[in-house]
Amino acid sequence: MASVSASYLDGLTTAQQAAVDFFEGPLQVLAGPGSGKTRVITRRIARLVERGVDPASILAITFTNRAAREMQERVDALLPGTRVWVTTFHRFCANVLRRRGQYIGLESNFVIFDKSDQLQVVRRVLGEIDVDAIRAAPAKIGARISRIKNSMVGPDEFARSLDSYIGEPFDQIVAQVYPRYQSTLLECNAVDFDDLLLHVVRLFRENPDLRADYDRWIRFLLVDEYQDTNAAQYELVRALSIDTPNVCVTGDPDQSIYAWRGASIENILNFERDYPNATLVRLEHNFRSTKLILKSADRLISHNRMRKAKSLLSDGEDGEPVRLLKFLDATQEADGIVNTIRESRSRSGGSWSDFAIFYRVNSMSRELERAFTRARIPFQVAAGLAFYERAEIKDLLCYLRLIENPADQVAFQRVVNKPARGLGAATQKKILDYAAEHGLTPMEAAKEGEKIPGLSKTARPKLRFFASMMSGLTLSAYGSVSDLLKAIVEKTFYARTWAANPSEQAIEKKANVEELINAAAQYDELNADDPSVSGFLETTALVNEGDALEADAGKVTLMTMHAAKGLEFPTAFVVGVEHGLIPHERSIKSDDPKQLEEERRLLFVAMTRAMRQLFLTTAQVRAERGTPRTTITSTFLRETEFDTVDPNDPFGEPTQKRVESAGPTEPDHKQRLREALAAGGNKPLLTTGASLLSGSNVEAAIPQSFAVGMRVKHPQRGMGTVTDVSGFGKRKTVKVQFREDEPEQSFIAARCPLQPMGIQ
DNA sequence: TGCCCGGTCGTTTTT
DNA sequence: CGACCGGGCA
Repeated sequence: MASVSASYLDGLTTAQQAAVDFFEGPLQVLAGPGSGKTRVITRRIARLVERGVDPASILAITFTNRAAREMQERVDALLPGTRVWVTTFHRFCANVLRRRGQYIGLESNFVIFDKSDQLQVVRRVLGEIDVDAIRAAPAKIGARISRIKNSMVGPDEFARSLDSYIGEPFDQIVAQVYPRYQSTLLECNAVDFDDLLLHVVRLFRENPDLRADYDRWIRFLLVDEYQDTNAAQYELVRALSIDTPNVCVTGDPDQSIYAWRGASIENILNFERDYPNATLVRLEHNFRSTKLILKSADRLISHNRMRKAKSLLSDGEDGEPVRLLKFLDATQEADGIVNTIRESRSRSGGSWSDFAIFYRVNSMSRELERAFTRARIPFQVAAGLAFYERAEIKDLLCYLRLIENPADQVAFQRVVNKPARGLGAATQKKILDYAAEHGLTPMEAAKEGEKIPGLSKTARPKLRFFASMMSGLTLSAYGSVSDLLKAIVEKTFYARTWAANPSEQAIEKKANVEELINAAAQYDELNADDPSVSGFLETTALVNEGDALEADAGKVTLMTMHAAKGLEFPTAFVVGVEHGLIPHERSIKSDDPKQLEEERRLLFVAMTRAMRQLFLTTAQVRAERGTPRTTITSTFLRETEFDTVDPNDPFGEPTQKRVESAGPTEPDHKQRLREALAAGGNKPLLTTGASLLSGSNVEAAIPQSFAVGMRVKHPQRGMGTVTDVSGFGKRKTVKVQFREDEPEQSFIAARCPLQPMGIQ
């Protein structure tokens, strides 16, 4: 045994070995950035199995799909063929609810509502209750409800908490909306993201036997990123580790950046209080960054007061100093970054995917995107409208939802008149009212169309047609989700309008629909043993656009500082290190030291993504909602260590050694600054993305470049030939012929799995 | 029913 | 500046 087990401890530090080899009882692993945390967790799992623990009794929970997938892959590599359950909090909860949701009034085919569905429900509820005159933004109410739910406060409790003081008018509205929002979801046999967690917590609270079953079943629980758990996740972890308290949490308080979303850093700080006999292991050895990068990051984070002291050690070389690049405005900043990347690549080789750029707010990506497009450097942005939120995709998913779960009012309303079939708002209201009155689902009501009072003569047959069409669309009739989807598109004449006039948009939509069918086919293949519509819907509801980011796509990666957590890049840029951006204005205004510390942690997270080279940038003028403003450098810059260098010679000698400049000094500099401000600010070379993209020779800049006649490979369809390329930028579309006897298929160039195989 | 215009609003968002 | 919503109109 000992000789075999040694393999899982090979090449690890003493601390890592301690965590891997620890057997039963609560274990807390404080893992600094780049300290090999995933490696430790996966090896720990392997070691447990090696000790004879049944793999089926081990559950590893992460926050993101990306983390789960990575962990799963690495466990598979260590233990080929073993079935350890690696999943996300939300998927785990969805699984529990599918089995046991009846206890709290959910059928096993419940659907998961996303933000836009949530918004629809809030809107509806606002319409029902007579909120006089006060205009409350539905999105804000939804966000507030989510926050309240994250802190595990129910509708009654929230209303009661308001009684104790004269609540703000906004919260008074929320108190009215919240209970109706919840009951509407239940009526729809639906849950939102927060419910997934809350319902399970409630389930375990109210059914101690059920909780105990799961607790016993999950003999070893491993929780990743514990510092980001919210109240519900915290209670869930506790509930699963009472009878068998073999719980291993890993995390880093210094990387807690989601408090604003309800995560409480106290969970990790209080672990030893919650589990008094807990063992603590600190992973302080950093394998990622050079000494100088670590030193700068460490100096920054040491300014946080509320903190468990932790060191960052590195055996690595000193490396290059952190460099500050100061630009006049955002356009020059973006171009300067592009040039720096170019130069760095030509100096030391490497791929475009070695570079990443982090910014505080999404809106800052635009200027960078333009610069990269101008420079024809391939890049990817981790943001944007998620695929599954696009109108045409959402429509088809709502058809699936309604087929699977006829109680889904939101899906019914979205789909009943799409494409337009003469069942407008007035008719819909009559149907839904009738349904509510008779305790029917919207689909049942639609089938009883004849009995609905007040329905117009013209609407009746149309409703009858809709109902009968829908009853023919079932999974059993078509066998697979992808075939069912194809049938929906056909039977509903969904694509009719686009087939008529193949506009740019129509082609894009068509390609998106085909992409969705591809995704369904993939699901069918993976779940051939037990395909279900709810299964497919769950995968679509719980994925994220960021999951599609390719790790090694030969593209520069652009993302928010939040999205950067967990990743690493040889060279990283942190853009706009300015007062008001990082720390963000809202955090400054809040005057809450906790929020300021979270901002500091955010910058810490961003900085520690860099392996070999870290650049910070500022612009002296930055347009804020159109109006250019002179910026002030971030207070955080004074808390760290860097060289200020000439942005035109980023690898040259520092102009000021490790001292933050008080501002522009030379008259020449001042003059240029004044000009930049006077010129209506930093008017970009090209005003809009659209005008840029309509430029004649931009096409080649598109990351995925295809040409007519090119041979391409599709993971499912195999080899094909490009027959047409149209559109620009994100909308660029390619048509591919796979087989001569089949119609060509359209794809969105930027997100299709087509691999160019050369021109023939 | 669907389009267009004008007013409003504005961090981050693992799921 | 730019995205989005609601109202008004064809």
